[in-house]
Amino acid sequence: MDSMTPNDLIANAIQRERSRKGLSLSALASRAGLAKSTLSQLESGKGNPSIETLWAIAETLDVTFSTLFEVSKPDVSLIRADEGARLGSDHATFQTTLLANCPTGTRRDVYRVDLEPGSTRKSTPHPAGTFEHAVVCVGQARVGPLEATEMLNAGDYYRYPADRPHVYEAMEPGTQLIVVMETRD
Amino acid sequence: MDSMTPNDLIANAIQRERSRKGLSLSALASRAGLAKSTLSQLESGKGNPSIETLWAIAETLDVTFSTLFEVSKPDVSLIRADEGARLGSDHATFQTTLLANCPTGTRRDVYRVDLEPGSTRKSTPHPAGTFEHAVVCVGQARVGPLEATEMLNAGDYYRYPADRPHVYEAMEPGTQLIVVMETRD
DNA sequence: ATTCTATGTTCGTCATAATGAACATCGTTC
DNA sequence: GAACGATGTTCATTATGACGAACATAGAAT
Repeated sequence: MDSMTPNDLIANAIQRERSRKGLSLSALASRAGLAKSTLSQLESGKGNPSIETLWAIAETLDVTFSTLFEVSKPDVSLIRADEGARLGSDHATFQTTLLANCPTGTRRDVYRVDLEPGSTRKSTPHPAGTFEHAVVCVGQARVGPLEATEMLNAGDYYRYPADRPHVYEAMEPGTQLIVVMETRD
Repeated sequence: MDSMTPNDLIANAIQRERSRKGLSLSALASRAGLAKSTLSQLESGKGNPSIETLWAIAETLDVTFSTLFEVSKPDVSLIRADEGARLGSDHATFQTTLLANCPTGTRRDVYRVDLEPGSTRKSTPHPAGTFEHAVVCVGQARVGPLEATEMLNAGDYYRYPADRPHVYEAMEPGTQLIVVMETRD
């Protein structure tokens, strides 16, 4: 089933595009010449906006009108530590789990990230089409784009678009994770 | 300049799609569950409809949402008897005027139409992508799609999309015209 | 000519979208 | 901790889109 009401479509779309631009609800409202309350209600699925309202939003977000009616593609992939396609026999002393294959025409840089709780590391958007793959080694961390962060425990894998603001936030001391940045070349 | 307000875009689009379907304003209104007055105001460029209203219209017209925001391409070509690109010297005893060239992949059937005043001949839509070329030989006739009829005198040429309801109406006795139907094959 | 049915328009009323102030929360700074 | 700024939410009020009846007009049928 794919029958969403226009309300829901728009609610998702506005939130998606807004967070993609890294704009706050208040900021978007004032730039678009709308009341905060109006936006708030729209993003929560309530309301039935007029086209002038939508037009102002689309222009301010610098997207085409129809973008506001497109369904949000997840663009993320989450594989928990106990999930995934395992390679190797059940009795073997080692196991490998395929987390993501490598598309041709992409380059991958590997980082190790050491995090301590309390400080949320916010990363500015990378070039369009960039993805990040994150695997937690030690501890627990909240990772991902602003609009779709995930709580990851040791062994969990998360892939998300990195061409928008995203965060790394450790929940335990000594948290370590591996981050692979995937860029098109 | 291509900066139309959403109002105008929608006004044009609704009228275009409605007449393309051959629906009356009242009929569309009742099918879409809207008041006639609402549609009337929208089509006259006044008003600032809500998305629920637009959604109902789009669904009833069986078009995608974004269709209602597309600009209306004219799709018609009108060359009066004294216009057009003439071939041959000015002193020659004959002149030819190129009215339309023949795109590859199209087939053209030629008809002669004899009309008398008083009876409006309404033609039902032909397959999508069909065009008609009409040249009046004798008399005067009103020809074209419902939303864009043209008064043609002898020698006038008119090309219009025929995948929607269109009419031939003679204004003088003994009116004759040549109609070429262009279909994709 | 007269009625009847369809067309699209205009208007007063009502429902509701948009507003702005007040509110609640959270981080940051002093 | 207190004060501050920015976040997004909730509410009353106001502006306005949607409605439906009445209207004007045109064609067709009687």
